[in-house]
Order: sequence, then C-alpha cells, then structure tokens
Amino acid sequence: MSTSKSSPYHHGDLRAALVTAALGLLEESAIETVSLRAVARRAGVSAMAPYRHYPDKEALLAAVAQTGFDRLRDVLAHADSISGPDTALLGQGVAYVQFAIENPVLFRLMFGPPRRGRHADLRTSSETAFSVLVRRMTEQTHSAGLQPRILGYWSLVHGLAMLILDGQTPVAGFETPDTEVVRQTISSMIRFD
Amino acid sequence: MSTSKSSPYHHGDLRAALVTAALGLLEESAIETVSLRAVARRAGVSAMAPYRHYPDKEALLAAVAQTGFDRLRDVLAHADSISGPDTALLGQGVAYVQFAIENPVLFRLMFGPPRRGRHADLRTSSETAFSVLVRRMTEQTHSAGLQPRILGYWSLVHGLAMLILDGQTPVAGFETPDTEVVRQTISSMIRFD
DNA sequence: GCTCTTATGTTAACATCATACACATTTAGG
DNA sequence: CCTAAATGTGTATGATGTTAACATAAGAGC
Repeated sequence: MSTSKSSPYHHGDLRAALVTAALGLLEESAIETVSLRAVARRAGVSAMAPYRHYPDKEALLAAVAQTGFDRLRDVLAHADSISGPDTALLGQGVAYVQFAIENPVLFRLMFGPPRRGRHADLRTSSETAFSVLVRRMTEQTHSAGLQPRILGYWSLVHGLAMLILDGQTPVAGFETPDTEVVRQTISSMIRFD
Repeated sequence: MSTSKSSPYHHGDLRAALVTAALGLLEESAIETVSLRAVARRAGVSAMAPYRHYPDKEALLAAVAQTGFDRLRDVLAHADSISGPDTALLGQGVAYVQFAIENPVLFRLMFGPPRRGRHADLRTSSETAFSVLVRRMTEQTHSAGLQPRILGYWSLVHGLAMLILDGQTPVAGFETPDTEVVRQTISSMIRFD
C-alpha cells in the first residue's frame, strides 16, 4: 500500500466509505440532496467510482438502509436490556420512536419505496431488527392470538414514529412529541392479558 | 373560445388536468417515473406549460397529495356511515388500510417528506381527513386520556398500512394481508372502556 | 525484479430532468 | 378594434444517473 501521501489512487475501503458518506449526508440534509455524485464528492473520489462497488444508486441506498436497520436492532436490544421484564416492551417502543426522531431522513429511507425485494441482505437486517421486538412480545403476551398483537404493536410504534416525522400530531396537547408523550400514547394502547 | 378543433392552443383547465395526469401516473408506476415532463406529456402539453399553474414540481405534487387526502376523507366518511356505532371505528381503520393498499404510491406521496409546512391547503385537507377519525374516536371512547388514545389508534392503522406497503409483515400467517387480517390486527389492539 | 492480470479509480459522453428566459397566441376588457 | 394579461411553446443551462473507454495500482507467478 502506498504511504500516507496526499491522496493515493486507491482509497482503501471505498465501499464502506461511501455508506459512511451517504449516512453523513442523510444526517445533514434532505433525501433529494443525496445524489450519487454528492456522495462521491464527500468521499473524496470521482463521480463514477461508486459504480466499482455498487451496480447502481439503489444498491448503495440499500446498503445505507441496511446499516440503519442494524443500528435500530442495537437500539432496540439496548432498550430491552436496561428495562425490567414488565417495562421492556414499552421501552423498546419508546426507543423505536426516538430512533426515528433522531434519524428522520435515514428512517424514511429505511421504510421508503420497496427495496427489500431486490436486496436480500437488507431484508435479513430488517427482519433481525424486528425479531428483537417479536421476541420480547412473545415472552410478554400470554393471551391467545399472539400474531395479531405482534403486528399490532409494531404497527402502533411504527405509525407513531411516521406521524411524528410528518408533523402530523394535531391532537391537542401533543403538538411537540417528547418522550413522555410517546410513552403515554403507547401505554394507552397496550394491555397485558 | 375556439370550437372543438383538433387541439386548441389553450387547454381549458390545465391546472386540474395536470393533477389528473399525475394521479394517473401514480396509479401505474413508481414515484420516480413521475417527472414534471412526463405529467406534461400525459396532459398533451409542452414541458414548460405546468409552470404557468404551479411554481415548481413540489407545488404540483402538493396539489396531488391534497387530492389524495380529500379522497381519503371520503373513504373514511363512507366507511363510518355504513357501520353501526359500535363498529364504525374499526370500519374506518380497515378502510384506511385498504385505501393505502389500493393507492400505494399516492399514499406514500401523501405521507412523504414534509410538504405540509409550505402548502397550507394541503395541511387543511389532511387535517380534515383525520377529523373524521377523531370525531368518531371522541364519541366512542369514554375513558379519561382521550388524546393519547386518538393518536394511538391513528398510529396503529397508519403504521399497519405503511408496514403492509413495505411488505413488512413477517409474522407467521400474516404474509398476505387481506381485509380479515387487517380487521383482526386492529381488533386485537383496541378496547373500549 | 519483471510481467501480466485484475481490481479500482478517472475522464468523456449521453439522455433525462427541473428550471429560467424569451417568444407566440389566445382571450378579455377598454 | 386593440391592447394587455393569461396561457402555451421553444430554446438553453446546469445537475443527475448511467455507460464506455482509458489509466493506474496491487498482487501472483516466475
């Protein structure tokens, strides 16, 4: 490998650097500003270089989304671990919404137009993230009809996250959703039986 | 006005025709194929004509999204009207999800990146649609803490719709969500007290 | 060390897109 | 009428995603 000259011809790990660059852009600005060329610029590389590592822009975005799901999995697992058995489910829900609030553009990308069909790795990562929620749900819920409850709870937190990102919470007193509002909203919908 | 010649210079009501054309494209293909030029082509007009009626592409898409919310309002109101008082809430929820399934690209556009801030009419239409749900919810729920329940129920159906559009229902037996699955999922999460 | 093959990065070129500007035509108001 | 405003057209510009041809670096086998 060349010594640390000003800019070696070969990047080193451009594949990963492109994902990092894209994540950086997603944190700073809207999704439409994340052009392939902008990502390449940020990685300090020519506009066409990404095509050596990803067949097209969609593939790069899929890799970015996958990283998002991996992070979400960690967030959910951590929230679960620091909660007692009786609050773990609520803790995960709050953490899920908080993740969306803290990473709004990334979150929208993760759940944007269907990409999972063509990218198996992405699907795997997303299912792994959800399995954290499903596992706790399975331990917590003792009633019959577990499947609808799993999908229902997941829908609840996911929808709440989406609506908050949209600024769509015109319910009086819930204009600025903080952790307490999120907790209250989720709590009002769950029961254990 | 010119008689009904082959193609009069003036369209007649291009402003509305553009929204119709865009809605047509949204029904047939993905969101990224809906370019301003494609909309103009479909309306049988030059590429620059839309700018006489909308300041930019975003403004046209906002008008399209607004039409979507108006339709959603009608769908919810109709579902409410054909249900008895005790099933109206569930009926609205099922109709909400069904609307999303039948108009996936439009639905994503409606809840896409924030547009409501800059388009007051769009915000009005969306709030009107939700008020149908809120009104029924207010009549139906007798417990204290109504506000969280409203936001919670709305989150539930909205999240369920989104997850179904994403193909994100890996819960066993719920791979292909039909009306019955939707009904069951919503039912499992609501209680009246 | 020397060559050759492959991986990786660059430059040039193209079609499409959103948009700005100048021009054409039609309609309406005096 | 006839002039001005409204509405549609044509051309031009810069950005974008993608393809293709070329350049360079790294390593394998000798």
